Amino acid sequence: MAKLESKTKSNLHVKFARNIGERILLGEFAPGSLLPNEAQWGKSFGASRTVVREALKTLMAKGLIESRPKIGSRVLPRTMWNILDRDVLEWHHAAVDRHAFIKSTQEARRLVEPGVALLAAQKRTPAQLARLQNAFTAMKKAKTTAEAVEADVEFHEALMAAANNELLLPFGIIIEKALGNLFDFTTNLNPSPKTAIKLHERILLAVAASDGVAASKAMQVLLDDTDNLLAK
Amino acid sequence: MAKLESKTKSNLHVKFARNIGERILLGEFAPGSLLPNEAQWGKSFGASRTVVREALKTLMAKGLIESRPKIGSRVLPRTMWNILDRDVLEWHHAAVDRHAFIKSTQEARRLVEPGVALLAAQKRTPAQLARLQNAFTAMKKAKTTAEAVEADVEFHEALMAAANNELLLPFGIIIEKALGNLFDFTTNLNPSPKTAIKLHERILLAVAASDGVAASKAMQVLLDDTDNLLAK
DNA sequence: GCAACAGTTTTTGTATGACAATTGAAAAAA
DNA sequence: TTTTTTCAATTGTCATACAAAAACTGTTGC
Repeated sequence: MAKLESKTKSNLHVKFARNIGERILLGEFAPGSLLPNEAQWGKSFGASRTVVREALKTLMAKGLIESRPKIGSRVLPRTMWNILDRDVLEWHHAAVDRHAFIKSTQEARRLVEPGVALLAAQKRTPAQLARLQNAFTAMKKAKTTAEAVEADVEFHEALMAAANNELLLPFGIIIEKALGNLFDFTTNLNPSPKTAIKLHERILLAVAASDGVAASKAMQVLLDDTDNLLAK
Repeated sequence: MAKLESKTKSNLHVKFARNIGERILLGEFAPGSLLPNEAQWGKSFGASRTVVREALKTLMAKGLIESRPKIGSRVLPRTMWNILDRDVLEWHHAAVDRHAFIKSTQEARRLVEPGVALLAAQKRTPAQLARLQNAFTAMKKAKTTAEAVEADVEFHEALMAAANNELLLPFGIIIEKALGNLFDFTTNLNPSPKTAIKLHERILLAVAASDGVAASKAMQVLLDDTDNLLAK
């Protein structure tokens, strides 16, 4: 039954999708196994079959389950899961060991972000550069931790947009989650330490100068710094 | 109304989701704009509000739209879209210029796959290596184009699995689509040319030898070769 | 004139009950 | 034993009704 009451105020089908989704991610319903049928869900949630079905449709759309008449709803293999979906990543986060999760996110960032920086340096439009600049300014001006996180995320998302390849955008979710975690670990520090600012500035300058190699290297240094922070 | 009748035999809500999804990707409903309301969809599809709602829930789950009472369903900005979703990528593919699409997929592969090869070489288990080996064997034995594509996709997915980072799995969809396109362009050639086999073998050997750098480089060479094929 | 407020209305959200379609499993027939 | 038929469980679709949210509208009070 879990924490069905938390994060209230959403619609019912959203809550049910989260509830079932978290339990799948936690392994309570393993890949290949059958879920309770719609009527049983309805009974256990005290809700109509309508909302249960809409919740299940949500999970189907995210690749977690498939449904067939007479069979029921079956959990799909993990390779089918849409882990780069905001909700799924959230449920995943709630399910796995925090340290392992952070390690995965940093590893993924190392794969993608230097290349993104390179592409951004090569292909950014003036408007995209301006957006990056604005994010950087916001980082410098940030007073609270929340502001710093927001500006930092915006910086990385602006960079990703500047790479001009839509297929990369879903990675923004990983960055969001990674930075959120990072700042959870460093709340007692200065919201935006001078070193981090400096490292971001080097990326910005390289992108402004259309120097792809430098941008990529600067990003790698930033990721090194982040890893150091997390290792402490 | 478009090709609502194609790809029949699916459920109604699946067909409607595809129909509306394709039209969103095509730009008929731009980000920020409002969709017809549920009753209107029902009328235009000749179906009940129930199935329309389930279709819209699917689109919500993929980040294409959001719904609110009294407002209706509004198309979200593209940054919210889950482009690394199998369906969304399919609809996207139907919407954009083919050449541009191929360019994007190759660019994305260049970002991710060399890193994946490196991680795979470092972290693969014996079982994961065996799966890679099997895929390679299947590539060599492939007689038809279809078999070659299947084995090729399996090779790259096995490699990705061997990297042991779940966050990277959604990229398999890009590779699938990219290889499908590649072979569409080269149907008149040998289904699995000797050079491609050789290049894959180098990746396999590097991964087997746990030589990350070599694996990464071998992957880059393979991608160069693919680009050449596409450029012809 | 203008701002706060309450009522109106539109649209999605939820509930209920019924029947159709699918398909695995059991029962019957060969 | 094998094939065919029937049955039953589950999802798929439909129709209708009402609840809840929230933009819009008009009214009131100042």
